[in-house]
Amino acid sequence: MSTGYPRPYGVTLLSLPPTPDPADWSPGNVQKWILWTEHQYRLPQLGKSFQELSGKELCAMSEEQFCQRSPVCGDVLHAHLDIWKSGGDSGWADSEVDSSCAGQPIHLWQFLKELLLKPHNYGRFIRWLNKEKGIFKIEDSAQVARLWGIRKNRPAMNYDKLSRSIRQYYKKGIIRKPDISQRLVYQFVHPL
DNA sequence: GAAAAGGAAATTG
DNA sequence: CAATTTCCTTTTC
Repeated sequence: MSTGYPRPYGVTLLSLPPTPDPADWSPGNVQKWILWTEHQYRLPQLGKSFQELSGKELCAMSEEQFCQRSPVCGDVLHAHLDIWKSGGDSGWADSEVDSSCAGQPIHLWQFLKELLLKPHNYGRFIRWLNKEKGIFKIEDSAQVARLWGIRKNRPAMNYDKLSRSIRQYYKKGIIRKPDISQRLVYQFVHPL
């Protein structure tokens, strides 16, 4: 029994936008979302930098455009908005987020799968080598680590630490190194 | 020189 | 308490 619609992982309660799809947000809804995100992740005050923008316009903005309006945390806001987008290249059929795991911090393996799901946005950072076998390659380790740090609110995240977390999955049987070990290439033990 | 591999301790929800 | 995060040493690309 939650708020009625699925929310991104790691999201707790407070003043949430009225609809789950940011494309439906009015300029007022956008402001609400910004205030809420500011609070959740202790971001510096955004002020009116995103005034008068509809959700549709917001969704059309690139990370660069976000940073133009907010040099300090535009990248963080942009990454968080992407969590709310359900559409995109091949959005998650909102069954992914059930109330049972709502509020729990997202797992690294889930995050990686999210990025892999949106090749249009993240294909330059991480991509499938063999989707059927669950083999993927991290093309830009620094960028993936940066996005992971944003998601977990860990500004000091880097690939050294992210990769250590991936290695913790070895004994758990979640991710492994492919048969022919290659740098920056990993494999999900249970694809699909 | 960056990446892989783990041990160990600290942190966080 | 589990899942990282942080830090670090050694080895392999």
